[in-house]
Amino acid sequence: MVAASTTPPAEPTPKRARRKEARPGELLDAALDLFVEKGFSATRVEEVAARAGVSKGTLFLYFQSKEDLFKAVVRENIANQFPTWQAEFNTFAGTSADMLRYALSSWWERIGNTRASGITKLVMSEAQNFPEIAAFYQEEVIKPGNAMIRRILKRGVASGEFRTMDLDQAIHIVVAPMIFLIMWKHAMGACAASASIVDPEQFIRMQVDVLLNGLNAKSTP
Amino acid sequence: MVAASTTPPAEPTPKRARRKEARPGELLDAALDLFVEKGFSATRVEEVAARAGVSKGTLFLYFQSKEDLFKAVVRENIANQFPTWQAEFNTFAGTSADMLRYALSSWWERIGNTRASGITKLVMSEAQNFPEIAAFYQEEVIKPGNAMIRRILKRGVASGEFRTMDLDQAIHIVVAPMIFLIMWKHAMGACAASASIVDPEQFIRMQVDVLLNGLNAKSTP
Amino acid sequence: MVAASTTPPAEPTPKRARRKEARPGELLDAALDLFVEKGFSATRVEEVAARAGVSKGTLFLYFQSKEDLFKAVVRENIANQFPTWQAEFNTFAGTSADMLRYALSSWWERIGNTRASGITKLVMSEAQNFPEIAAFYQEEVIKPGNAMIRRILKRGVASGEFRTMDLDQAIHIVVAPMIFLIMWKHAMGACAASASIVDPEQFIRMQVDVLLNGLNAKSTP
Amino acid sequence: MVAASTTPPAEPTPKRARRKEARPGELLDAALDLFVEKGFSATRVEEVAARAGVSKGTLFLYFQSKEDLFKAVVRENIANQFPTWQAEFNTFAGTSADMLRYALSSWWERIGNTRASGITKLVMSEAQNFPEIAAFYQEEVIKPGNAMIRRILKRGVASGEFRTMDLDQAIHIVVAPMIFLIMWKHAMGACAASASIVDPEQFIRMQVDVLLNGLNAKSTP
DNA sequence: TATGAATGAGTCTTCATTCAT
DNA sequence: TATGAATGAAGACTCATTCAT
Repeated sequence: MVAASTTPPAEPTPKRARRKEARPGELLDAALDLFVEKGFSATRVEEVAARAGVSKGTLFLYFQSKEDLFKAVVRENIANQFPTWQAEFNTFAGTSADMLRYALSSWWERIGNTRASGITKLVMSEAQNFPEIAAFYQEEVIKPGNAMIRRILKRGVASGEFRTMDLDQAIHIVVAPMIFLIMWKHAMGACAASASIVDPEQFIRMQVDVLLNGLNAKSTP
Repeated sequence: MVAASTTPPAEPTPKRARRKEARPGELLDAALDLFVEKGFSATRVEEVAARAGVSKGTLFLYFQSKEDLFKAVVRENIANQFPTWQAEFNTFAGTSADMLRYALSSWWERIGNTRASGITKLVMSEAQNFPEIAAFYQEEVIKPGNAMIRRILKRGVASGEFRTMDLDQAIHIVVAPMIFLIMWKHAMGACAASASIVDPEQFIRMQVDVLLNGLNAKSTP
Repeated sequence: MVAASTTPPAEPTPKRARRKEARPGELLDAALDLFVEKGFSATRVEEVAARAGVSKGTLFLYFQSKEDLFKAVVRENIANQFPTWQAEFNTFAGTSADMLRYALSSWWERIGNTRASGITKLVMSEAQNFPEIAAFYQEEVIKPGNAMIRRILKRGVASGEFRTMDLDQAIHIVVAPMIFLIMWKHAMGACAASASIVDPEQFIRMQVDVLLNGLNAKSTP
Repeated sequence: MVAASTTPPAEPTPKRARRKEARPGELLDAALDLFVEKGFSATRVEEVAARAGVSKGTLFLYFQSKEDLFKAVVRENIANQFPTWQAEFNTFAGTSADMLRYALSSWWERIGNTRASGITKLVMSEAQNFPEIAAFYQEEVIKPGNAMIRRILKRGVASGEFRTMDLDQAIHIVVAPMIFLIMWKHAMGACAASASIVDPEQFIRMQVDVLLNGLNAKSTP
């Protein structure tokens, strides 16, 4: 699950450092789960250690502090699946509408509906207290993600499918529902009142439809 | 309450009494600042009291608990807006498209662009750890907010302006951009990379446009 | 209820002091109730004041501190009914067994089963923290009370009804069940398990019987 | 648990480990002292910790809460005695009168005359404010204690030594003098007036004698 | 005399962090 | 490297007491 397998094996990292990176894998894994579940301050390092099967003291052997652990968790879990996606879009054959539809629904499958969305939630929740992490996330996730969306929109405009638009602002129109889904799932999902239940797949279908056709009666889908 | 007739009319309210009336407001104001800046659990009641210029004990004279204080902040800054809104919508004369446009832009003016939006961010960030707050927010903010949006959509469908739709799901389509704006402002705003700058007013205009007409070239606004 | 009526009216107390003594009657009354119900430290002065219908500040006008209030409560409520009793015993005509029986059951009626027993409970509970009060109680209540019991026992021994005994120790044998009843009523009564329910009247009857005849089979009542 | 074979046999247990085992006992001992001296609510956990030579936090390593600590003190000092007593009574050979005599005097030796009796006083003094403690005490001390007394009485009735009686009420007749002794010792003992000195051993002897034979002249011992 | 707003020391409990073993 | 006992600072909340009015 963790990106450890993606690190090039030939990297000439000093042995001790590499061990240090390999060993705390379980710690990072446990920490991710707990940070996502409880947030930063409500997560107790002892629980992280326990879930990783080591003692509290051991955790501090690998991470100087709880903050340090938090940063490592975010770094470790960011920016792993963009390459795959890029490749898919490079060879995408259908219309740009299909491409947008595909982008959003596969985002849900690969990110929104997996533990990865927890990282986004985590970062957004704690960004104020960890500006470096926010900047890091901006660079590693938001920037490439936005670039991908921009590419789709640009393709559609170029092909005459989409109307001309300010691409950089339009990106946010596409991103908004994803942010919404993530926050809903991780924040209010547990205590949803009757009228507020969100069905993500239906929501995305409807969202794409609205993005392409609007709510107006005249624009028949 | 005090024997005003015996005191000189130039200074009708004794200091103590005036303070007593002013206290809750001052505390609420200080609390809003700090809750928005640091989140719920990281905000110390003593700091709120200090910022309001009183001692820790005094705060508990006016609010039973930290949670109680928070609820009062929510009521003061968000829940109190709904009656005004309701009244405006009751007499709204224009099209439903105008109504939707108005709803989103006045939301931005009254909530999104004020300190109050920080409260929503806070709730989403910490809802997991404070179920009672989450439930309270559901009841006092989300429910009436959703009801208002639903009303607009229903009106548009009834008048034939909007196509028929699953109203309860469509609500979320409208809510999503607001959540996005809030999270952007309070979470990632501080460290916006070049390509990610969001202009809220432009974003909302575009969002309404897309909601009404979609991105497709055929549905010209 | 309070001993205010027993103070000689001719007493040349300075007027202001007398008002001070008369006014806080309601305070003392409320305090007695609450101290008995909750003990010293769990009783809040604000609650005492509220029950007496005055403000917290007013209470401190009459009593320097909570401790001061406590001492006044105990002093005010001690040693009020001994004179009546003494008179009754002076003219008692029956056997000494009857006299003992009468003493215990009338004790239950006049003390044990009234609010007065709460004072005893109170004093015993807090004696460690208020040695002066313990000494005071010793002198004003225990001493005269013991004297009365001693008198009964002595009468019985003299008449040949009771066997000879160490009177000063025998006193405690008679006192013990009264202490027990008080502590039971005020301490464990509320949460009595099935097997531990005490019926005071039955208990006293049985106790007198045992005092007079023992548990042995041979000593038929 | 530690690799004892690698350490010199002269010092088989490392300091830390030895402390770990000793801690609870030291804390319990300190707690007993302070609880008896000051009562439950007036005892500060920090003071208990300090007296045991550890920090406040350490106490909470061994006991979940102040109440938990108190319960442990009760178990250690009172409840633990019951099995021994049970065993003794199981093999007791003498008369039931002897058994009763033995019960009361050994109670004095093991409880009444030790610090443990302070616990009973404390419970009676503070039961109202700590219902959970009262219930716990009922269950762990009063119930088994009463059962033991009941057993003795029942044995005596069965053997024809004692007259038939309502056993459940008779229990209280036996308990009363113990409660009296405890309250005397811990509440009024410090300031005993001349006529009120209680000699516990003599008191118990006399009490047993009265229980068995009454005060009447006819029932000669 | 009476009020009640304000104070701030005091108390339990949590938890990141250290360090002897 | 690994442990886990020990620490102590921190934080919400209470309540006796004060004092301006």
